[in-house]
Amino acid sequence: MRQPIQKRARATRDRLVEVAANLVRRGGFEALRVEEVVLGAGVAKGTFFAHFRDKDALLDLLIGAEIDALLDAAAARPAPRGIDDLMDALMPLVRFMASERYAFDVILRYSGAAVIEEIGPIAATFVRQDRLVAEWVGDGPFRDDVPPALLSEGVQAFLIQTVALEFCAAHQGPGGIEARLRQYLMAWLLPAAATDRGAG
Amino acid sequence: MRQPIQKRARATRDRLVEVAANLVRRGGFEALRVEEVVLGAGVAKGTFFAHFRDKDALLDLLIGAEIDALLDAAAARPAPRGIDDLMDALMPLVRFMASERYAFDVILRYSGAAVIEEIGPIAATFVRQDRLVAEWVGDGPFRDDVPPALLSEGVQAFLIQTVALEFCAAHQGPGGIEARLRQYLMAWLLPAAATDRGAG
DNA sequence: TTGTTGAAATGACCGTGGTCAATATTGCCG
DNA sequence: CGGCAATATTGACCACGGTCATTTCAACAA
Repeated sequence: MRQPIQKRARATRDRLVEVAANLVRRGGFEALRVEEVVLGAGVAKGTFFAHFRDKDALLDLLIGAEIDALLDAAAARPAPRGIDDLMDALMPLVRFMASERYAFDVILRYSGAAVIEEIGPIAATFVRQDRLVAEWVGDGPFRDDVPPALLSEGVQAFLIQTVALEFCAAHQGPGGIEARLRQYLMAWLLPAAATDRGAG
Repeated sequence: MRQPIQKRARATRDRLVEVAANLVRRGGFEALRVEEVVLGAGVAKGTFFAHFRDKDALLDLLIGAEIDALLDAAAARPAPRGIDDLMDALMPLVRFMASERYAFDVILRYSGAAVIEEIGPIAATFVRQDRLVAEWVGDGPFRDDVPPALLSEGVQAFLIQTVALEFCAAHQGPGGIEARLRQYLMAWLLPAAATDRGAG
């Protein structure tokens, strides 16, 4: 099914999503089982796959919605006037991505779309975040020797790196996740100032 | 099983790995089936899981070995004297990581170890690469306003970003994978020179 | 009301990763 | 050799995501 056109189908789909969201709220993303979702929604297993290509498509939807809400909050802020502002704007995202290893894996898998036409919810949030940060760093007091678009892509790379290292045994340094991100952003966005303000 | 100590077990494990490597050579990582591996090795399915915690542990091993070979080649080179040298040293790694989407997913999942004691093969290669690059950028004609360890982590972040965007529908720009990596590395390692040498 | 058509839902079935109690093999001792 | 742990192997079985031919239902025309 491409798009549910009958009311019944729409209701079924909504019920599936709602049940799934509740299950995730209780047990996290990793513990989610299609079996439980269809049981809770009172439909057969096949119905689930008539509405979602696969289980990951549902996860994509749920996680994408979560990130989108965080981006709404970020977009409502004024453009950051420095690294600290930027950190405040980005940390909620980082914390969510770092909240569950399995969710982070899904995010990485779907952060890029496989096919041009079908950009999924998570991929869309990455595009949105990229644009938002590009706008910010174009305005703000950051380096201007490279285009904002490149700076923004770099910020995204460092967000991922920050979360990845949070899950990595070999890099459990002091200061934690926030200190690491700040370090990256300062070195990336304010190369000249890096020595002045310190690296930790 | 932690470590095979009988000759028979060692031989069985070797056979499993060899058969798997051959299957991967033929059909890539994604098409690998445990069933086929045990069939080819002439053992029962349970035996496989007596030697590897799960299928991913075998993939970790195979992919780790592949990356390690590439790192051997990289480590044999003299320290890079500029971005171009560094690119030449790193591109084989990038190309391998970009060679199969599924393999890249596995690499991301295992690039950090879950538990301190058990660093897997892929995670070990990431540590090794990190040290190698840190050594290089400490010597070379690169920025020195931040410690080499931080520069190296950033290089790793950009390697990942480069490959990730290669698989991403929204970012199929011109110039391709190599141009993108060069852009990142110049902006990261030579911030002052970025305007001089151009950004593409 | 009834017939017709396409969307929606069904559930038995499959593929494949992973488990585990039972069995076989190895190495070592006297 | 025969007995005995420790180790290695077995294969029936389970969990869970995903498929698809079949059935049910909604909407509309006559």
